[in-house]
Amino acid sequence: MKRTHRCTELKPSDVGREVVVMGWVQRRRDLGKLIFVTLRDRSGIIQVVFNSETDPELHDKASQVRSEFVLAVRGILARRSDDAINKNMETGEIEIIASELRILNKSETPPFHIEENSDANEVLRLKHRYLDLRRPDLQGNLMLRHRIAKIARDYYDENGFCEIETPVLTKSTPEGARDYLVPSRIHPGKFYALPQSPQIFKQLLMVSGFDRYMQIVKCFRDEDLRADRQPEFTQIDLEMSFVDVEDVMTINEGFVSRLFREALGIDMPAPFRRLTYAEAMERFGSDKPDTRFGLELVNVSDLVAESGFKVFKDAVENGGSVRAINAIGAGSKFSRREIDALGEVAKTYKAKGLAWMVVEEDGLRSPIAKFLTETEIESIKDRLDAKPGDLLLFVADRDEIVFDALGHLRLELGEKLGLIDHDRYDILWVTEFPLLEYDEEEKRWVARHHMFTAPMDEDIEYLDSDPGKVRSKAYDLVMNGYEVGGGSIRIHSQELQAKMFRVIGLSDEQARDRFGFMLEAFKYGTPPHGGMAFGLDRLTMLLAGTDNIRDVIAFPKVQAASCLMSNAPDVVEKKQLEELHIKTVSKKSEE
RNA sequence: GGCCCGGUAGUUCAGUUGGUUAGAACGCUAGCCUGUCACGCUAGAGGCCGAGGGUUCGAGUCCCUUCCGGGUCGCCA
Repeated sequence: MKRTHRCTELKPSDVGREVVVMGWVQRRRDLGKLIFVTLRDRSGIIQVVFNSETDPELHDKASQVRSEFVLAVRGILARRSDDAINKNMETGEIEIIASELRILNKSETPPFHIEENSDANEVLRLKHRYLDLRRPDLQGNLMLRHRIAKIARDYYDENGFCEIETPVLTKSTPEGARDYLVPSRIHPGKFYALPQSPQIFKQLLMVSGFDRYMQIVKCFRDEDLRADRQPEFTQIDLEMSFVDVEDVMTINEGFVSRLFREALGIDMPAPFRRLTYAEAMERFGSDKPDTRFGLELVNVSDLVAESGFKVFKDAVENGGSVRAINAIGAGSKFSRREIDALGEVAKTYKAKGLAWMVVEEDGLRSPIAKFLTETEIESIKDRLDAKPGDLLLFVADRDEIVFDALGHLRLELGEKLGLIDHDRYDILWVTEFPLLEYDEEEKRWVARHHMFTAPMDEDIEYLDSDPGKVRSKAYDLVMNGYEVGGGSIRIHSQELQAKMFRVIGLSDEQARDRFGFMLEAFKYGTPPHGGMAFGLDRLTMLLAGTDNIRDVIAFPKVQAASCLMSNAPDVVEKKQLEELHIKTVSKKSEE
């Protein structure tokens, strides 16, 4: 038997034809002399009918069929009688009257029912991921992922990009995330690193003159997992020569627009909105703001600088700030307990406390009201446009903490107050990131993006005198509060690169040791270049409308970075370790 | 590494103040059933209550440890 159609490729217009379908038994409904089987393949399901009156032998065989058996069915496609039409089914107007049945394989009863929106425990589903992947929602996600990758390849190809593979066994680089290491058998005591991204290689391809490079590539970072983060993930990676910031953003806006049109049928006109990093922090307290709703941060430092409330006054005096959010209408909605819970959220982000005011018709309910003058209160209400029923939330501290606490509080409030339209996509660029940030632990400046990112021309002069003030030619693409991509224009001058290494405290010797090959390459005519990379997993996650990255990865890892299906990582044979010149140290003997 | 949450039939869950034999629904097995589509009806099987220790006359329930998993902070150029 040869398959003629996928289940839902059959249409009412095919009625009367002899067809062959193959797939898994979704459900069997045995009415005695009449058996209905819904057969499932990756396209969907269709009903097959076995009638004991027309073919007792066939009916007998069908009665042996159970859930998830693999069947091949030949039959005539028939229109159902009007009263037997199932409007909830894509193929609900038709069914296959079976004339031949082959049980291609039996199946044990699966540990969980294969259905859309499964309520089975995720651990169980991950253990049997191959069964989980039979479910239509995960199949849909992976097929969407395929479409996104296909559109990326088509789009960049049409725009002159060339896909080139870069090594997976490469050299460990300092800075950034922790590397996954691979021991070398041939070089005792030496290790390869899996790439955190193909950064250096793609820049070298620019030196080679490839002009426009792209690659859909696995990257690895040995850091803790999150709902939107896996240790191995896929980037749509690209690099271009002879471009500035605008060129890179424009070409990639074209990709994202096309992606939305072709994958989701959504119009997403370019150019996208742009916010500088400074503005994003000021207004949303985040460098990846969710701009689907308001509740913007408001600076009230000047209003309370001389206040009798010491917490506010001190924060401003010490160079910090006092900022607030007007949670519109929340004053009359939230209980004292809920407001206190918001305080706990703020504390997670190192805020010492959360001051609040509930605006009422005839005044104010607030633990801090007694420390403030009438004028101060009025000016605050005025600036926050506060109306009766509103809840005003204040954090006073160093800017960094104020932004972090209020930024996260804003997200919490947006969700709690139902202000987020989950069917909407909001996209923007965040630009002009700080080039460097100070690492308190290491007591030195470190690159915020990476050490090949170019500073903005007008800020180069501050590299020595005031490194924190230097902005970079870096940009992030932000969608619904997620960073889905980012990149930068790179440094292409040896002198500037050397200066950058100096600023982050990398000696000439260290630089030569770690990037010697790159510095050497840059001596031979490096074109100005820049690029970016999209997180394919996150992009797919957002387009699929889920907030769990495991839903868009065929075989994902759990929080402890293990695979519940294969049980990786696992111990290996002693012989393997010996060949690799590796001795393991147990935790006990370490102590 | 810190904090919070979860773990009871195959699955999803309930389980009182610590008290007899741990329940329900779905699924599974068998029988009946010719238009079902979450088919229906009848009967049945199915439990290391994550693991270990403790308190107690008695622990699914209380305490401690531990394992597994989720979220989050740190971390993630």
